[in-house]
Amino acid sequence: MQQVVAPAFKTCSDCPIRHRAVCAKCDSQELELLEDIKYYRSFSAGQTVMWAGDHMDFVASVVSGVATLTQTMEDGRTQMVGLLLPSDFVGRPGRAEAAYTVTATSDLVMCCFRRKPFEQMISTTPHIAHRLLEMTLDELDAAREWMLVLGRKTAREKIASLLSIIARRDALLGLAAPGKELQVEIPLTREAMADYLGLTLETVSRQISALKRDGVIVLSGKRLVTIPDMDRLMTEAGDDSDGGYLV
Amino acid sequence: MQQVVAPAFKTCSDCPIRHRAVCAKCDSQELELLEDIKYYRSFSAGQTVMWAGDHMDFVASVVSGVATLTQTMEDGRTQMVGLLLPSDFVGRPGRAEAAYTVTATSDLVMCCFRRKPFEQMISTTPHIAHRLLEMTLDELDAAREWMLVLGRKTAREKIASLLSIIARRDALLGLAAPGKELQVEIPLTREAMADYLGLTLETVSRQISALKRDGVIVLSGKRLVTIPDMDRLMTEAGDDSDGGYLV
DNA sequence: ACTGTTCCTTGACACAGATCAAAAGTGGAG
DNA sequence: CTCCACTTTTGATCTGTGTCAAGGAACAGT
Repeated sequence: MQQVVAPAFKTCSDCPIRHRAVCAKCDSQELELLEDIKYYRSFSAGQTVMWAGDHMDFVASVVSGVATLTQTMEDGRTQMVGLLLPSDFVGRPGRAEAAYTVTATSDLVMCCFRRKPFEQMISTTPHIAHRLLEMTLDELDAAREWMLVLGRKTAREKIASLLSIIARRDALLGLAAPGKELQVEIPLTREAMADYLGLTLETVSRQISALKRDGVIVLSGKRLVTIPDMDRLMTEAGDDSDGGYLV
Repeated sequence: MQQVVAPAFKTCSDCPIRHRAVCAKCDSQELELLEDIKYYRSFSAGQTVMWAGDHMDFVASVVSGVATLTQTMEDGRTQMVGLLLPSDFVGRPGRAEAAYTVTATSDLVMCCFRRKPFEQMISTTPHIAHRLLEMTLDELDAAREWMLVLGRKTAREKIASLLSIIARRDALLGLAAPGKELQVEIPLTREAMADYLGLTLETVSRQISALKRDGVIVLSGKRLVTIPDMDRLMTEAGDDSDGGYLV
């Protein structure tokens, strides 16, 4: 691999393996190293990208759309273990077998990197290895935060937590400005929300209705949620707010 | 840092940052690189190693004993998000603030590495960076497996899942032989088990009694559990057994 | 041996959320 | 526009687990 390109990463040291289409800080040069091993794949809403146990010869990052990572028990109970939004990474270097089922919940474009050359690139390009470690640590933190939600929060708190996570994420991507009302689109059906939260879809629906009735959120259609008071939502989620939700 | 020692890692390429005291494959030479930045700390059962939010100037690996990673809500609800057994690693390179509270649940010895030099070593020693990435990915898989337990399993399945995870772990460390009866020590109080499983300690106690009554487990004292039939336990846990529990 | 402390077990009851069932929206295809 | 499939909402009832309460077992210190 041509290790020559390494300096180019300095222009965007914190996101070398994220696809430039989704990173405002990236210029068009920095992913040249990846150009020759990448290709795009599109999926339509509802399509399964890969099944748990499938042989997987690529890793990928989400360019646009939303996908979910789910685990399923033999009797059909399913738990979502991750939500893939634009710029998120999926796949495990060094392992050929997919651990989770990945499903597109909206029209989805992924940027795939052939696994073998990607692995090789990691070992020859410390910047990328380091960034990958950071992203994995972030995912681990997110997974552990979600363990608290799943294990200890009430249905209402779970819904509020999900909304606040999506809202925070939107804020991060610059889709929302601090100070003004937040409006977020929930990119999930009620059933998918239930699978994320460890609830049934009926309970999800009831709690959303309750939050609406209590003025915590305003619904425009089924998927579009306006949040008049983010601090209020954070309180409902059981988090100590601190206004730190724009981090 | 003296990068000269790198070849030494080849004798134990899969566990460079684990402490040699807990890795049968390691000889006494391979951790020389770490010698000058490490020190040991001991804790007694019940002692808190660090609080969430504390400034943390080291990362560490468990030499002996058991520790837990917990998250707590303002009203006192707590969720265990990780169990640290010998050879496990804790701490986040690149972040000074502890994300979780770490508590010793038995007498505990940790091998600490000062964070700054450790971080520097990561960037100059690809072997270690790579191994750290692998360990983090393993932890992420474990966290996600636990999300399924927390979100979708019944109390009885949760208990069985916890026992089978501890049993598998013991088997990995060579404390148990396949074919013969497994005997495992649960290194947790009923309350700690409850915090791990998202239950109350009363429910934990009841379900353990039920598993005992049904012959799935045999208790010797409060903490020592004999598992006459591992496949049976796996079925109770809701896992597809496959006999793959020795992996 | 006594006493206090901590951990564990068991019982009675309450309630959050699951389950079962039905109806009302919603949106795409023809 | 109408039809049909799918998603969502809402209601009635059931149940698994939480809550509250009491007592037992193990153990350390005096």
